[in-house]
Amino acid sequence: MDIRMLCLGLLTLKEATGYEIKKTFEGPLSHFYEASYGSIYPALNKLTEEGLLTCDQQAQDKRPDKKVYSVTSAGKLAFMDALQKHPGRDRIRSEFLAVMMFARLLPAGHLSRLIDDRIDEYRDRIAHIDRECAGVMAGEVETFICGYGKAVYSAAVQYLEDNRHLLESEALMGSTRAAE
Amino acid sequence: MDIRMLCLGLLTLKEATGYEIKKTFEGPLSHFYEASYGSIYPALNKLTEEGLLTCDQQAQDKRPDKKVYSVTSAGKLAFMDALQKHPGRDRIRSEFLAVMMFARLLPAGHLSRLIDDRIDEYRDRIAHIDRECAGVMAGEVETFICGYGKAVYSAAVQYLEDNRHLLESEALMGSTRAAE
DNA sequence: TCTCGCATGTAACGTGTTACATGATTCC
DNA sequence: GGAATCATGTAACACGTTACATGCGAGA
Repeated sequence: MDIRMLCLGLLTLKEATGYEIKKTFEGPLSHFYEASYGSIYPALNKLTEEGLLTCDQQAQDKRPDKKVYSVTSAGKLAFMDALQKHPGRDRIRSEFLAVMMFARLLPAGHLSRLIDDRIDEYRDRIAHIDRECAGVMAGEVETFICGYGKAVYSAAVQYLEDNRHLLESEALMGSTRAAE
Repeated sequence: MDIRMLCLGLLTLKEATGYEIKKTFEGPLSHFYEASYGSIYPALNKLTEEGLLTCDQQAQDKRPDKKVYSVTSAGKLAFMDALQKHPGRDRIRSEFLAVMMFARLLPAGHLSRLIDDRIDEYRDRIAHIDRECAGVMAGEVETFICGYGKAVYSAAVQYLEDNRHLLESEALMGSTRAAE
């Protein structure tokens, strides 16, 4: 499921412009998938070329034409096909945890700040999810997705609070000279 | 913190060969970072060119020479520098959740199987982490990392079990015809 | 005035994966 | 006999990001 297919899927739920699709990627979806214009627009063009989308081009004053994409029946089939495949494994890259592996090389104050910051970030995300999902009168699926994010972030915050001492006890005490 | 820098960091903790570094990426680290030979070996070569690593080439019978890399003092400095930067945000791409967005397009049986599989996968990972961290007589940092993984996976399993009905109630009932 | 939202797109670049190439040894 | 471990590497490819290009209207 690359961005191209996800765009196709989103359009299966509701016709939209590239701009709107980008907005969708900034909603609850943003917590487990990212996409930029640089990948969305080319994807839409390619899907259209392939006959999986049609494009209704609406002229506008003083603005680029709005291009509303809809899925063709070939597109629906193609997407249903893609859905049948077993989803690939999650890809996670956490720079935070990568840095934590080197806790013993960091000055204690710096380490603590990093952990504080990370906890704050997760709290912000949780608050953000609350706003998103409360505001939209979300359906079951959206509720599920948002809840998933909250559950995982909450667990992370809890864990960090309960176990940060494991790292902080290892951090570099005293002088700031880290490399011997 | 790209793979190149992570290799440098790992070598800061302990000299190693490319092969051994790959093994490290298959340990607890694997739950939040991935790397293949195709990125590790070129990274090591480049770091060596740049004078951040030295390479002790040990001839072996009937096998490619073993190349044991160590960090130079320039390398240590460069890595400490990199550690000072605020770590970038986590990148997550969950195909599973992406597919779940389209729960209503999936036959109920298929959806349930996907969720079952996912729960099993997470359980396996938790068991795997237990083995890894129990076996190695891990230090504080390793304990922390493993615990983090367990905490997050456990939360995910719990959430899936408690809330799968939200999706399953939306899934396609009756006929298997998904695209209208 | 200045930023934000609307609206589209491209080109260069970075980063990493996959598959391939090679090959002995050891364990089952 | 076949798989796994040890051990290195490359080349082609896929995929996506970043920065740039354009430009008006509305609201603060």
